Amino acid sequence: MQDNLQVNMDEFLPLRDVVFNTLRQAILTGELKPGERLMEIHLANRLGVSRTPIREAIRKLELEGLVIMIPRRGAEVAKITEKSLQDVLEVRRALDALSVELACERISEEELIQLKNACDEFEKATHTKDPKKIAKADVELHDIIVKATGNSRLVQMVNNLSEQMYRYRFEYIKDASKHQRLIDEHRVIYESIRNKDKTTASETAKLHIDNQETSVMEQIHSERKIK
Amino acid sequence: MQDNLQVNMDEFLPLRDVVFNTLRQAILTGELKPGERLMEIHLANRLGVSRTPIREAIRKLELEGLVIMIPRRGAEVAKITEKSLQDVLEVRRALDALSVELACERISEEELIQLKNACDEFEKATHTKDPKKIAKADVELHDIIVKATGNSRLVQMVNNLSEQMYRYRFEYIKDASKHQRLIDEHRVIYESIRNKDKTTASETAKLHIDNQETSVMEQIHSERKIK
DNA sequence: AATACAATCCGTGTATACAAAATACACAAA
DNA sequence: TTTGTGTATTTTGTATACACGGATTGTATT
Repeated sequence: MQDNLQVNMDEFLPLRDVVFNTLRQAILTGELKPGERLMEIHLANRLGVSRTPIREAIRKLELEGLVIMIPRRGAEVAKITEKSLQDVLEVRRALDALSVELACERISEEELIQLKNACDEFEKATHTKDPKKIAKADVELHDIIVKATGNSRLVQMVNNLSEQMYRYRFEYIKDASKHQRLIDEHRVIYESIRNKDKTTASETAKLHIDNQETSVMEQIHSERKIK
Repeated sequence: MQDNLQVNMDEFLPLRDVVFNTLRQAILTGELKPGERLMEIHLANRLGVSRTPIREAIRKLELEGLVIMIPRRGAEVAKITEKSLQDVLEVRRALDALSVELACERISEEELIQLKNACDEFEKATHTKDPKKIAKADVELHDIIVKATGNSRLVQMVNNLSEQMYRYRFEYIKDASKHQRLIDEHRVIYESIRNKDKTTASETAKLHIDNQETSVMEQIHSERKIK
């Protein structure tokens, strides 16, 4: 772990939440690596707080599945296995399909316009070749869809599942050869939501995840070879 | 809150986990009522521990959605609204459908026998008219199905969603007039999983949840009238 | 009687202290 | 060299102390 781990004091939140967000971000971006131990005093010193907020943040990360607790030994960053990624994607597939179906029923005119814009913005973002911008545009687009379901529980669960994929999705989105396909799929999803065509919408959403799965799995296998 | 809230010292777990389980149980059974404040010192005295394990347990309950935090005021038991129940059931419906579909593909011979037994046990339990036994048999049956998917993430998420319904499901299952229908639906689900008939399995699973939804909503409305 | 204001109390947020367990290490014996 | 044991150190688990903010109550003034 490098020393660029730093609390963001801009936000006016209890320290435990600041620590929680900081650690989560560090885990999701890979700054804290799977298997790495999270030692309370070290983290406390590094972040300039006491152990209490650290411990409370770890309790939340534990429930979120990002760290695992070993009794009397403390916390370590959860190891991501191929199986666990497949499990996540399998659930995500079902929930994304549900999201677009519900969106067909419930999306407002305004949200539909937002979605159209988000599709355009995503296409523009791919032209910049800046992975951060592309990822951001992609997140925003999918956010509009789940939010359009009006189901806050669904929003929460889909977000949590996406998080688990963060690192891999980032690599995925860098691959320019896949961009056109993503753009097209986004368009199909937009069109079918507009036409209230649940079947096409959900099939395309599933396809969208399947592509991601294939790509992520390829990536993991190539990573393994490098090691 | 009465004083029958008590830590279970049988288990050899960190106090925070004991407290977490105790509080969760108390919330799910309605012993701690929605809107009730969770004051750390009171809970600490009542459970005979210090504030630290209480606070850590609350952090987990917070992430699980069972309590909500009000800044500088502390935690209170989350209020369950009709909307939030519908949201939960909407997601649960999709995940139960996914579960039976995956079970069609992946269930082992042994699990299939267990499932058959669970159906029989459920029917027997309804004859006892003991709601606790019926609820237990029902949980076991559905547990076999999700476990048969081999997707641990799915197991975790379905369990979490079921929890939110605990109180209402319990009332639902007491209603003897609904028993035959439940027995039949369980049988259809079992049969269709055995025959690898995904369509029937998933349709029945969805129906199963729809019935539950109708019943729970009736219950909430009648509760409201009583008040 | 109503409102404004101050003193007080209560509870959370954070830090620290203490106890117990686990780990690491050194040194001795086979 | 390997194995075993005892001690020191590290780290977690739990309790407590302290400070700050918000709420409440009581009092004075209008």
